[in-house]
Amino acid sequence: MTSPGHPEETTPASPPVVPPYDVYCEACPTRLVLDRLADKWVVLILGRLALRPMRFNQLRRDIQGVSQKVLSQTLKKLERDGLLHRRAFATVPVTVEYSITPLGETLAARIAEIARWAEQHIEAVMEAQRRYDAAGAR
Amino acid sequence: MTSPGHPEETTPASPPVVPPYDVYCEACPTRLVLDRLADKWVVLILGRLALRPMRFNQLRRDIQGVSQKVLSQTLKKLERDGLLHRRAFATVPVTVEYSITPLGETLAARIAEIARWAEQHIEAVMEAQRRYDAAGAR
DNA sequence: CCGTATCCTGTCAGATACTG
DNA sequence: CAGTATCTGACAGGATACGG
Repeated sequence: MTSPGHPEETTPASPPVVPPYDVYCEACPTRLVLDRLADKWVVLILGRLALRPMRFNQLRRDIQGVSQKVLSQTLKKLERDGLLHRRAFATVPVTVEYSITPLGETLAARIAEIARWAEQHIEAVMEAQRRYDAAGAR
Repeated sequence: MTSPGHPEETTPASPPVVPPYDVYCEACPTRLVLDRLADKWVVLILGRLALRPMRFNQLRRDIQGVSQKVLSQTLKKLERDGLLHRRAFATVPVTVEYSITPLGETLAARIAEIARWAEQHIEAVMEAQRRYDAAGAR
């Protein structure tokens, strides 16, 4: 081939190893979970229920912008995955309480790590965006 | 109703507290990053480039199922965010190499944590799904 | 109060063809 | 090889209304 002789001045002292993860088959476990997290409401709901159990309309009010339909769908998916628990009480107007499961808590903890990363590095990201946009504008 | 005394036979030594994260305004840093991760291709590309630098069509072949257009769009977004680096060599057929940046590596490490969670807990999730589906089918 | 059903709209990914 | 441009269809999700 051409052997362009590219120098490697980048990556000075960054953590050298990022554990490889296998997500390249459509049906592998990792892929399934990542696809679930691709739903932003999932992240919001898990984060909320990680703090305390909540009722349906309470969640709805709390998470601004989610529609009844989507909230319902998402809660059902998460219940199916065993990440949260649904309890219905046969009160006069029916009362439903959603709570996070131990399994869901362990995932929420990982998500919180991502959130922390975001807070720590958002400035670097926005700085990069500014530079990119400035370079593209000329 | 209260104090259900739910047994915790799962999660033997999981961290009891999930740090709250703030993603409930549309424009806050965390939300922006999570929205970016909501793109499944982002996760696949970062995971791939975390292993080694790659060329465009190399990535395309490696990540089965991604279209030229979407790969191009996604790479551009990630470059804009400063998560990966693009180098073009003026060879006869132009050669472009994408590599992960130190910043991108730190994020890829967090993503790998999620992937590891998926591998560890996929059985519990699938078991929960089976139970849910069985209960719903009758 | 807690959802489901229906309609309707915008978004976005795939296919295809073309350029440097 | 490394993209860009355009068209099109599928599908997610909002609004609304209704049922348990």
